[in-house]
Amino acid sequence: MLRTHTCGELTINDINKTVTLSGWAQISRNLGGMTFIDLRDRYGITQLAFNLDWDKNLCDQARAVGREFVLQATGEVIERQSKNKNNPTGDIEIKVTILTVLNESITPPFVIEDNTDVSDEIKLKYRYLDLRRNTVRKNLELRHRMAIETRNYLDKLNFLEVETPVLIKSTPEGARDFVVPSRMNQGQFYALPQSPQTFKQLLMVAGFDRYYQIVKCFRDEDLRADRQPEFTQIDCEMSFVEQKDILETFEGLVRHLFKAVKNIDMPHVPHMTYADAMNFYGNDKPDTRFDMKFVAITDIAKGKGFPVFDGAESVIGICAKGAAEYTRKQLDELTDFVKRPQIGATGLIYARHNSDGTIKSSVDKFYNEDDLKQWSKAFNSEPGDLILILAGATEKTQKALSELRLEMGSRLGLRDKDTFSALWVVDFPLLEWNDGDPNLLASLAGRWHAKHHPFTSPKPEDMALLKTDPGAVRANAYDLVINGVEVGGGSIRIHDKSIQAQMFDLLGFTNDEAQKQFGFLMNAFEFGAPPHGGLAFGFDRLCSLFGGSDSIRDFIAFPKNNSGRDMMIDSPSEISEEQLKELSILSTVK
RNA sequence: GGUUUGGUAGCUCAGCUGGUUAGAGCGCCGCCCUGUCACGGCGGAGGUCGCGGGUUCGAGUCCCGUCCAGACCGCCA
Repeated sequence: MLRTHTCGELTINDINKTVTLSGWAQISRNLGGMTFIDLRDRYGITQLAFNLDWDKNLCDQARAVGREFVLQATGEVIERQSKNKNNPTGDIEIKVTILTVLNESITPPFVIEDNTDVSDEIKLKYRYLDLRRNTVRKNLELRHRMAIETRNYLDKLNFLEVETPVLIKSTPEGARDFVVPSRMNQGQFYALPQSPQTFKQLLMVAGFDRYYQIVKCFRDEDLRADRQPEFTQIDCEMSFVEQKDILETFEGLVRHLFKAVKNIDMPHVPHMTYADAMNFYGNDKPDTRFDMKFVAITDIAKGKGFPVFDGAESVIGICAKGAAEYTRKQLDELTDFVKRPQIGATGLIYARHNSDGTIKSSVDKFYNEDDLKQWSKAFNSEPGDLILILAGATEKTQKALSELRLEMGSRLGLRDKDTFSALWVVDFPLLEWNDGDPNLLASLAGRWHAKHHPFTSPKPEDMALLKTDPGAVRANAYDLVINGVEVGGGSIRIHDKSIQAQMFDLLGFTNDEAQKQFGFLMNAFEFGAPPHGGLAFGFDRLCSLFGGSDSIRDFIAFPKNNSGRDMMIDSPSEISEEQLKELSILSTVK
């Protein structure tokens, strides 16, 4: 070993020991007669001390050390004359007797410090340097802890971790697939899994009963701060269970993680139907750290001569506690916010519930004091509150108001990163109608598609609606939402082949197509498939939530950028004509 | 595919209605300094203002195009 100790462990109790440390030179401070070098490794920082009075040659050697040089230092642990209370090793330093430069370093493009302020572009290009920083390393340590605790919890419950293949088969449902050409089967392609969905169901048919896997998944869709083309799921499946068994089991996992990793006692996770989530929050992943529920005043707002409300399908609003003092400028900002094309509202109506009890609205021309009192009653507003109202087509207005609610939550400081509020959203619709969206593959437009995936079981009581009103059928599907982030989701699967056939029919597959795409699963179901269901957690998101960050990139060692590029290794990249030829591929890109 | 913000020194940024030699902090290099820990002091080097075109006597600044990066919508669960 090139060291006897790490840079984080020596304290006042180690005085007089002769030790050898190895690490990187964080910084050196040359005071003339003496020179100090902060030696850094994964575990901490220990100060190396050099003094002209002790050894002039060693001092000269120390002065020549630059940032990020790799050093090995041997010496005696001594008590410092002036201690540093900010560092666990701040009471001691090493009186160096041998200094070896194990490797030099060119000047790094940015300083390796906790609070370094560098663009993502530079950080990602030199990710191996960024990873030397405490903050980034701690994120990956958190991720490691989460993975270990997940395995501990599931192992205790008899879950088996089983690996599933990465080279699989492309299917048209869901996200776009990444495809991999097959050299040995010319003109044919594998796909990378969007999730191990069908394999985990086959494991249930195989009788494995309780499966999990911490596994990479791949989706070729546009990215965001919280989306990567390759990401990690905690993927789980159970047999002989009902929905409530799955919710209880994995609520247990989440509570175990909060306790083991953050020492937080998470209360019982409440359930909310998808319909309630949409009605009260306009969002299928509501942030329940704060209340500010939607209130519909369509009935009392209409018929008073205000054309915007009279012509609207829905008039809904929120009551922002304590925001009555908002200035005209702030209200204008909110109006601009909701009018941005991404939000798409046409305007914002407000009513101030003043501290003297009077109510003043931006539409006083149409509504008298009694009308506004009625509003106040509906919103349960108190003096000092601000009522914000949007009107228009129901779905669009709910969506816009949801954004406004989150914005107000942020402005009022109600979205604290260290507060956690979890809920299960249940009873999702089974199907969604695809319009002829030009961004979609043309083959998928103008028909139903599965909101979750095609193997999700309808609620038994809604089965009859499958033929009459497919859009109204609810699924045995559920999402776990924490602080407005969808951290996981799943469903009870169809294990009956006739219902599965009915689903494929609804989704527009002919028998032949269904057989071609999913025949392996349907065949397996002929051999006695147990009732089963499961879910998957977005592991990166879960880590970022625990770590208090909005970006999952901070929790991935080597993430890709917005355009799916790895800035460090510069991929994707072109391949040679020879490789293309071997794969029978012709590129149309000039 | 769309909306939007940005691209000026190694890094983070300033640079007004177009006007002399493009600035600051940090970093880097040199000298001084014996208790620093964001050490301090003095001095210095470092720029194709993303790229291409246009307007103008004159463009970092205005216009058009293009490339790159970030956030968001669509998309994705």
